[in-house]
Amino acid sequence: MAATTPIDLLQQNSLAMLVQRELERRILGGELKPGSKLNEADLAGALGVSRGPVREAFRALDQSGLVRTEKNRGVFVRQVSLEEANEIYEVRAALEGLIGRLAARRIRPVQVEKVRAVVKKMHSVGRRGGQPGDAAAYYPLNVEFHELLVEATGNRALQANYRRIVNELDLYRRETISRSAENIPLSTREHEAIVNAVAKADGKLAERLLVEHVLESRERLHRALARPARAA
Amino acid sequence: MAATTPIDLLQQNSLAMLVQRELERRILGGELKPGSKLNEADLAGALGVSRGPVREAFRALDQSGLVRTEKNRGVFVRQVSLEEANEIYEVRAALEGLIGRLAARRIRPVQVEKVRAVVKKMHSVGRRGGQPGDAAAYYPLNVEFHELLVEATGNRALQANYRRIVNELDLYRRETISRSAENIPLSTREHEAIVNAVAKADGKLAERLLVEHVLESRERLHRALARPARAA
DNA sequence: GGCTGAAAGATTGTTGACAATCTACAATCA
DNA sequence: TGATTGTAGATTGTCAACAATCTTTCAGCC
Repeated sequence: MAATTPIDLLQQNSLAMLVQRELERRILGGELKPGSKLNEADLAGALGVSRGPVREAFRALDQSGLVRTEKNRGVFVRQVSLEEANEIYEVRAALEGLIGRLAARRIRPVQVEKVRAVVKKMHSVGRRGGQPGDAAAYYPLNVEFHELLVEATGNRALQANYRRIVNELDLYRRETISRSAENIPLSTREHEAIVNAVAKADGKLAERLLVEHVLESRERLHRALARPARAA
Repeated sequence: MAATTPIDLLQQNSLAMLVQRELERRILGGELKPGSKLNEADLAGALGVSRGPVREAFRALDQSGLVRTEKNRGVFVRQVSLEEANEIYEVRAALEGLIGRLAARRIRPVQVEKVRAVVKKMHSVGRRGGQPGDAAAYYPLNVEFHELLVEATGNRALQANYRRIVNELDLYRRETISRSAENIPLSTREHEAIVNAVAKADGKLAERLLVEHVLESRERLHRALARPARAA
């Protein structure tokens, strides 16, 4: 991403921050599943550090909503219930609306091209037509699509809040993934309409489309989770 | 607030959490000013704990945006620039819009009465008419007004995000308070219109009024800060 | 006089040990 | 047999000491 010299890479990263990022990666990557317990000593040993940095990382992750801490009991990967997910989706919809409005106003041409490239890749995945595993290939593209848009707003407070929200929703998705087997319909057409609205600086339209897109995504996810697990 | 027995009060609070809350109180209360350095050993000594819990509290406060950490240099109370404040205000406006819409839909009569009581108190402060120190009395009422509304939404994710945002804006206000001497015009009439819209379950109106209210508040704050410091 | 650089002091980063608490299991009693 | 109490092991909470880094001071030099 940013051109970080090796010098400040070692200078700006404490062990606690490294541990925090590693745990974040493992949680969002599905390696650590919601509800599972994180043992301080085990983790410290596995990562080759002492318990201090691990505990500091826990505090940060707790604050960012990725883990839940019970005193004298331990910390656990956070479980997001359907009810909570719906509440989070309400907030996300509001933020996405703002993203649409601001991105349409401030996005630069080179950024528009990047978004279009992602949408194009989505097309090639979608064209294969509902094969198993498509959603697995589609999902990172979807994340990148929205990530590019929020970056285009240039609003760092919005970026921070948006990412936290999305991470929490990813937790909900992770928790229920086995039942649904990622059998979620794609929504490439919606993405195309959104990028078009943003590209022509139509903030009102981009806002409306993004809000609808999020609410549609929520419904798609809920329907997928309501379905019985796909027969392998 | 909630009826917490003394038993789980001692059971659920680690020293780190206590330190975190205490620091939060001092920062938001203005006791610790933006930019000031927080010395681990000094704080630990003053609070009667060791450095471990203090460091853990620092990590949580960093994640919640109240302090900024520089490796091997220390942690500092976060300074929010005018530019950042504007970005945060954009997010807050979006959240307040959502708060208006949801509160109008879900608020209960007893909650409406509480909000009206706060507005009434605001009136009695405003009636004194621009005396020095009025803003100091008015400010906590304003906080309570918005707090009651966000609670009325029943959306915990929204509450968490809203509070974080408001805390960050409070940092901006704290940082510039000496120059403005809290000489900020009140906006009781806007509050009254908002509570009326919420009470009659007009979500659309409540949303619009709250968004406008936030943007107005921002302008009022900026104008107050642009004024030269009030002659004592 | 002002700059360079080394040494001393202060502060943060990390670790390992000790204390407090919880969990699991076995022994005891109704 | 079932419930309960007590004990042993495991885990978390807290602390104090050590290592690494930064800041300040001051002597030496141009």
